[in-house]
Amino acid sequence: MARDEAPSNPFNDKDALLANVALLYYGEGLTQSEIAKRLSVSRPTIVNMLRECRDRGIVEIRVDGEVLAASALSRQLVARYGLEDAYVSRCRIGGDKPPARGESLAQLARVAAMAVLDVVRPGDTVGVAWGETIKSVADAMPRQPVEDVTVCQMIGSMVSDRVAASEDCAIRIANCLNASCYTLHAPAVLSSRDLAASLRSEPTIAKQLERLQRLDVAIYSIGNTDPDTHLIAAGIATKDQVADAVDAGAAGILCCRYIDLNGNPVDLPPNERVVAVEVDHLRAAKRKLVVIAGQDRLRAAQAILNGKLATHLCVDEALAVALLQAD
Amino acid sequence: MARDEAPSNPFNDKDALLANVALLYYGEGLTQSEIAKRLSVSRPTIVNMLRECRDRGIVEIRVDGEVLAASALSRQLVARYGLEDAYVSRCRIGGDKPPARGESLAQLARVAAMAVLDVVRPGDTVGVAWGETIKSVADAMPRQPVEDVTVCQMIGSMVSDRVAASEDCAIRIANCLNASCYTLHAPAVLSSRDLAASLRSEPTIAKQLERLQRLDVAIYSIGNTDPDTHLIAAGIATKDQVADAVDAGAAGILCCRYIDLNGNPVDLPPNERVVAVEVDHLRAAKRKLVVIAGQDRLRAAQAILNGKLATHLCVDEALAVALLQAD
DNA sequence: CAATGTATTTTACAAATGTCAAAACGAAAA
DNA sequence: TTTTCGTTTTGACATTTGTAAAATACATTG
Repeated sequence: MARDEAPSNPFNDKDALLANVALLYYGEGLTQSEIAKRLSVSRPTIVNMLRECRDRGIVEIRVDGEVLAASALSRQLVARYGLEDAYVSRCRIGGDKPPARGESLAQLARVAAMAVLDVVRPGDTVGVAWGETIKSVADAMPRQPVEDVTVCQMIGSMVSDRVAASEDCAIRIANCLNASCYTLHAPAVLSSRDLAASLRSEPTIAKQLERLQRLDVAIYSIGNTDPDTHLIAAGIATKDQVADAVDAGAAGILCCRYIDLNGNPVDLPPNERVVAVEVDHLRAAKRKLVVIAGQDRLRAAQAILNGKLATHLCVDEALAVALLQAD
Repeated sequence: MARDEAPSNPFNDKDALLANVALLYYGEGLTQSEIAKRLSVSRPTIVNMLRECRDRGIVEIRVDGEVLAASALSRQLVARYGLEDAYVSRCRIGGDKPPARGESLAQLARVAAMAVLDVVRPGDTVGVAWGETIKSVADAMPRQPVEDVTVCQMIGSMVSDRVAASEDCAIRIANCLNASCYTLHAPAVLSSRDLAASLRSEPTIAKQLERLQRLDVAIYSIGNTDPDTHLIAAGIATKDQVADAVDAGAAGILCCRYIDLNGNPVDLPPNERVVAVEVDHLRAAKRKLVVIAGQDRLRAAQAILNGKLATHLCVDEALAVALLQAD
C-alpha cells in the first residue's frame, strides 16, 4: 500500500499526530505538560507541534460572522442604507486619538474574512477584486472549504509596488474556499482603446468577462479620487485625468472605473482602455460584499450605497459613524 | 429602529465587541494586556470576554478532519477494509498501560466531531443514532452551519441512567449544523409486537421511518453483546435474551438490533418490538460514519465492516491496531 | 568507524495567562 | 438621597506558555 494511494490527501502520519495533539490542547483543554507526559516527549516539542498546527492551518480559529454583524452600529447601517448585513470592526475604544490606518485595516480585514464565509454559499460564482484592502482580506482568510464554488478575478492583471499581482487575491481566496479559480489573462489597462477592444474579443478573455456578467457574489472595495489613489500610483491614470474626472462628478474608483455620487459610471480616460468587470455587472450580483477602510473614504462609500452597489457592507468604526452622521 | 428588526440575529452590541476582541486575540495575536489597553478595560475583563467567546461558541477552534484521516493506521484501515476514510484517534503514546476508556472516548469523540464536518454535505439528510459514544460526539461538535441539512433521529425515545434521552443527540447535532431536525416521537421499544406495529403505522411516525429509508448520511456506533450492554441496562432486553441472541450468532448491537458477524440482522427478541431504523436502511445510506471505542468491540466492529455498514470509520488506536491484526 | 546534520531534550528564565478576593464604581430601585 | 445589586478594577500570586542556548541523541553519509 503505497503512500500515494490517496493522492488527494497530502498529509502523513506525523501530521495526524499533530492534529491529535491540537485536539487534546484546544479541545480537551489539557496543558502542554500533560500532553507531553502522555506522548512521552518534551514540552518544547509540544510547543513546536502546536505552532506548526496553527502555521499550517491544521487548526483554524474562527469567529462567528453573525456576531460581528450584531452591533448597534451594524443595525443602524442596515436600517439606514437598506443592507442585508453590515459588519463594523472595532480595534480600539475611547482614547483621544483614533487607531492608525494599518491597525484599523488589519482588524477590518479579519472581520471581512469572517464576512466572506457568511456570504459565500455552495454553488456560488464569486468575483474578487484587487487592491490593498482586498489583499488584506485574502491574507486573513482561514481555510474553509465551501462546496462547488467558482472564484473569478474581476480586474485584469496589474503589478503595483504596494500590492502583489491582481490574480493573487483571487487565487488565495479560491484556495481557502477549495474553489475553482478563473483568472483574467489580460492587463488591467491597455495602451489604446482598439487594443483593449481586441483583447476583450479574444475567446478566452471574452468567456471570462461573460462569466463576470452573472456573479452570485462580488467582493470589492472602493478607492478614493485623492491624488494618492492607486490608479495614479500604478501609472494607470495621470493626476490631470483624475482631476478631470472629479470635475465631471467622480466620487470614487471602483475596479479601475470612476463612479459618481449616485453610483453611475463616469466614462472618462482610462475607462475605454480598462479590462475589468463593468459597474452594472457588479450591481447585478446577488450579494455584494464591499470592504471599506477609513473615514476619508466617506464620499466613495456614499457613492457605493447610493448606487445600490452593496448588499453587505464591511467598514471600520470611524467610517460607520461618519456614514450614520452624514445627511 | 427596534431591536427586533432582525429577529434572526440574536446577538447584541456587547456580543459584537466580544467577537472583535476574539479577532484581536486569536487572529491578530495581541496579548490580553495589549487588548485591555486598547479598549481601556482591565486585563481580567479581557480574560472573561475571551472565556465567554469560547463558552458561547462565538469562537470555534477546529482541527482539519483531512489531517486526522492521514495517519499510517488510517491508510491501512482504508486499504484493508475498502473504506472511503478512516479516522484514528490517539491520546497517549507508549507507556506500559493503555489509556482509560473515558480518556480514549473523549479524544475519539473530538476526532469524530471533526469527521462529521468532513462527511456531511449541503442538502444531506442525516440520520443520527443514540448512545454514550454518539452523545459524546454531539457534545464535542463545534457550531458549523451546513446548508440545507436535515437531521433525523434514528432510534425511538429512550431514557437511560447513563445517557440523556435519545432525541437529545439529534437535536444537538442539528443545532450545530443549523439543520432542520426530525425527532422520532415513539418509544424505542414497545411492550408488544402489535403495539409496535400500530405505532409504526401512525402517519407521523410512518413518515419519519420512511425518511430513514433514504438517508444520505448515517452516524452511529455499535454496541457489544456483553452482559453490560446498554440494551440490558436500559431494560430493553434481559440477560437471557441477549445470551440467546449470541448463541444464534449475534456479534453486535446496532440501533437496538442484533447483527451477526456478516452484518446481517438477527431477528430475535426484542427486535419485533423495536421502533428504529432498519439495518438494511443503514446499509443503503450513501455515507456511513461509524464511531467505535475500545478494543473490546473488535468483534462488533468486524460485523460492521464485513457487512458493508461503514464507509467512514472512526476508531481509537487500540481498536485500529486490533482490526489490522485480525485475520 | 568517524563526521556531519538534524531533531529533540534539558535547563532556565521571562512573559503571559488563569484565578481569586477585596475594593471600587455605577446604575437602578426604594 | 440612600441602599442594593451587578460589574469591573485592583492587586496579588500560581501556573502555563514562549523562547532560547547548550547538550544529547540519532540517522545518514563518506
